[in-house]
Amino acid sequence: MHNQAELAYRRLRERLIAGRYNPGDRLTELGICEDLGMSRTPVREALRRLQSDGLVASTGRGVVVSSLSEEDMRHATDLQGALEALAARLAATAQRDGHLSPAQMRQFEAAGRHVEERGAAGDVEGTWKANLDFHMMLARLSGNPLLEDALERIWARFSIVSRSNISRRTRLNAVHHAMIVRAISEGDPEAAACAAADHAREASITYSRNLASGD
Amino acid sequence: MHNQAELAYRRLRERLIAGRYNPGDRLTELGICEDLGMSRTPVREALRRLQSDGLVASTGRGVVVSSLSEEDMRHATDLQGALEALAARLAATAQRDGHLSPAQMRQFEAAGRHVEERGAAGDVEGTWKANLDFHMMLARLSGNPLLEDALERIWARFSIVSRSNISRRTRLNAVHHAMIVRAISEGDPEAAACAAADHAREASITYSRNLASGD
DNA sequence: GCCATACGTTATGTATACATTGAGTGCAGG
DNA sequence: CCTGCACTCAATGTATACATAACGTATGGC
Repeated sequence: MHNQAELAYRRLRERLIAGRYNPGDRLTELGICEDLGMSRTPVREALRRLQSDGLVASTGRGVVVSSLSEEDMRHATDLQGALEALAARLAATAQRDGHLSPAQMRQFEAAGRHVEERGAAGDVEGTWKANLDFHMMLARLSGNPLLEDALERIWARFSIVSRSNISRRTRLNAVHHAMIVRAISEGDPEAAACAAADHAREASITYSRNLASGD
Repeated sequence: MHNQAELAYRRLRERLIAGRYNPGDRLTELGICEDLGMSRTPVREALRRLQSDGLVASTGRGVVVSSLSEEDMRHATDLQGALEALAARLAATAQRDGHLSPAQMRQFEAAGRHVEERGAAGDVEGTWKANLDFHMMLARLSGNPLLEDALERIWARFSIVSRSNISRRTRLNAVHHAMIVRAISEGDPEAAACAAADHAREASITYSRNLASGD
């Protein structure tokens, strides 16, 4: 589809995920219309979809970029943990049963290495993107479109909040990612699920600790 | 909110969940406009939200009520299993830590009994509604709004497909529901998660067996 | 000097007109 | 009788005009 409404949705979503807007920023329909050069109808549609995604929130008068409280973050990471454990389990099962192509596994391994590499280079933005890629690829490998969609939603929400905590987690991520990759490539569903759950749990703990130590 | 768009969304969603439309039925904007007595703008908005919920699907020209293939159903139940296991775990943890009111637990127990009772009475429609209530209450008890939302979406999707398989599961449901209720009321997170996961797994197996035996 | 109220501005909610695209149909030719 | 093409019609995509509600502001009374 290449209609205006779809275009507006994609562009706004991309901007939000890229962190171009900050949580709490107010978005007005007319402002966006002017910005994107289209009328209110498709813009409204895009905003409603973003609202349904939880990326923006209604305020009675217009929408604002969603901000996640510490509690929201905990809820999101709880959900993420369960979803990624399932994704890892399904991916490992698929690998075990020979339903994953070698090319897919290679790409996944490469994604894991890429996160590590960007982290080592001290590239915060690149690390975040690579991390996102890694987790999206995991979601994809699960072979479950609903699960993939749910994980995309969660990660989109993560993306609009501060990324400052990412850099400190690099070393930990590398170990966890490697464990997930290994368990999946070996076709071990239980180990994969555990590794994914551990990863999410650790990330959640590290996040709250970083918050406590003053953002 | 009591605007037209919200009203249209709620009414259409209710109809879909009540099974008033059948999977594959075509919905036209103008038809709904006439039906609900409003203009296309709020109707369009409602349809887009339903599309985002996965209850209707775009066909290039208009939307149709979503139909779930056997594979879709498997994906949905996989996801449901993981989500309900988490919900049960969180609910049991909350109960263990004294964050659940006695009134909530009583309501939840009553919901479980109500499913059993409707099932014993041979009331297929009532059993389905009671079952939905039970699972929605479980989602609520988790205390995680994101999780609750995700489960609402899943169950809404279940609701638009045939319910003929529900009646045969009554006895099994009763046992599983009782196990979930008990584990939560005792504040045992692991047992609750296992019971919920088992329930989903069993339901999924029963469903495919019913399909195989000719709907 | 401060608070309350009334007004103007602005943004959203809704309706409708116009443009566009795709599907169904009927007719003609083979 | 079947097939292919063109045409009609209907439904969606988009723009815009109008209605309405909320926010900020200014003014007047206390």
